[in-house]
Amino acid sequence: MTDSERPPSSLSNRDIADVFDTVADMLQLKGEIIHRILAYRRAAESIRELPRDIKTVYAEGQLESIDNVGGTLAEKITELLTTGELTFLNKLKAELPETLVSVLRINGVGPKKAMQFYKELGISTVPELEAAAREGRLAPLPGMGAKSEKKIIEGIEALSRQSSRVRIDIATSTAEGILAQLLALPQALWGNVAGSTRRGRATIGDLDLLVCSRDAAPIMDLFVNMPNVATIHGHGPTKSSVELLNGLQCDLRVLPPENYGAALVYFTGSQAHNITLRALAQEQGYTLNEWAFTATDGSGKQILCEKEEEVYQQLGLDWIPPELREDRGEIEAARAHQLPRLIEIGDIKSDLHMHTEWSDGKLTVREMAERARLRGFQHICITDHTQSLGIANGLTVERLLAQREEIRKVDAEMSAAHNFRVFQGVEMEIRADGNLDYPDEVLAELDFVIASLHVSLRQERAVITQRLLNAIRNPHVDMIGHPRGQLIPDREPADLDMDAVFAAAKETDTVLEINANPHRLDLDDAHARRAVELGIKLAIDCDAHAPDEFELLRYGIATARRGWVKATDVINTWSTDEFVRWLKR
DNA sequence: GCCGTTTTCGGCCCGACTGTTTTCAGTCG
Repeated sequence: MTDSERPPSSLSNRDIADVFDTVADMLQLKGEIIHRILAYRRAAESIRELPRDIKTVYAEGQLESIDNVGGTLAEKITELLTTGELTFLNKLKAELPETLVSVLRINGVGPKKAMQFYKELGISTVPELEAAAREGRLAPLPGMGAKSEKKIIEGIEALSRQSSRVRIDIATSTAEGILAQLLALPQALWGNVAGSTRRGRATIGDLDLLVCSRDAAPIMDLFVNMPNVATIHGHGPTKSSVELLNGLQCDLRVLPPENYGAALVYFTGSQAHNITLRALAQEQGYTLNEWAFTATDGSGKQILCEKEEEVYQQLGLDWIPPELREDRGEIEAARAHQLPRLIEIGDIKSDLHMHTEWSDGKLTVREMAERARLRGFQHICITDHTQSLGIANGLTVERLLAQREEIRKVDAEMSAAHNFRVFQGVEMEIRADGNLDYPDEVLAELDFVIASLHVSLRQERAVITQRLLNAIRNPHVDMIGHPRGQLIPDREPADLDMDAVFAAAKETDTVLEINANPHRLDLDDAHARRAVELGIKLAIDCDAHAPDEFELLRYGIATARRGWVKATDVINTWSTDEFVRWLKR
């Protein structure tokens, strides 16, 4: 094969982002100035979260329209996409072993120490470093000592049992549980879960907790002595840090009321959001840190903020909901008083996707409906799996008709007694061969039809995209369930041409789901935002299979809010009358 | 290496904690 015949690289957004992160690691080892390193990291982050395939952006000649990508990095992306290689990275690898970047993953080892171990002892892998530490060869090095050596061994041990990022539901329940313990102390005035958990990200790297108090010591002491603490990384008067038994790192800050607002902004992040806020403060003659605004004119004048709102107000901004704090335009919108009125959990009046014991759910139709009513919903769609999904006991047409009788009966009773409606839908399989699981005449008799991909999710892009487009274009299909098929944290989304999916959904008025189950959160925030920009309708559903799973709605709402979704974009905010009118369109 | 309501050059966050120091460097978030 000649160069000109070589197929275009199949690198994904994530692959490109990973290359840039590796470049950043290598540059850091070399002692490059931090800002050049951060440029690579910021570009990697932007590419990783880009809601479009970078190959499409490249084909359109729009690489430089990606945030934090300028001329130089656009050229490097072009080289990666056309050749699959990056000369610059190859050059770096010739200077330093690439394996050295793995040493940076160890807590307590940064670029300076990694290079010291490499130069003095020839260490370039984690196992080599572990051996050296256990043999006591690190302690005699300048700036090292017995404690540092021990810390490195512990860091390596922690590395092996550390899961990467955890799902938001695990992070949320862990963080809220710890916070409740701390707030039970009489010294604690109030507190917050901060960090990416507060911003509602789908996965969380570590937990950040803030507690307001004038007497930190007893709170810190309780924190580091909790029974679920595996290791204490730090224990100071304002900051403590522990590793929990489940592998999560958890940081606690304790602050007095007058500093709390600035601290909550600071520790909620994101880092990119904070950097932009600090730049705004600079323009006004102040520095902003986790304690306060401080005048830069040398007067030492400080502005203290007990509440977050005061921090934003001082900067001339409307208060920004945590879910938007990613430096994706929210600061400009807040300055112009044009932040969207984001959807709230109280806006949701229905759930359109749930399973009963007719397929793989745990409850009967009536039990599900009763729980939904008590949860405060006004109507629901029962949407069991269809026949080809045998593993989930999918409904044959015959069983579908039997189920209809039961649903109609429950609907009639609950409609009369509580003005609560129960509709019959299905979550229909989009089969591997692209065909739908029921014929049109069966679909026509259903109130609401979801079509979903569950099988053969690794088909190549053209094939799997066409499967989804077939479903979207069927006139009886109302909604696509969990469109991209990702499972957090284990399964990557299917390789779908989302531009084509969005175009078809828009054209056919097909709803796309934000599945609120924390394993899915699909559409994700970035795709939800793009869908809304394109005028596509969304639904937020719990996909409940068991009791209490309507409680998962909070995670779907968080994802939607991160995607700048308003109540008017989401069909679950409609009254039953509006929903019925739309079904008859 | 990116970016621009003062800028196409000169910024780009900085404070807490630890361990090895004897006044500070490295790491982290």
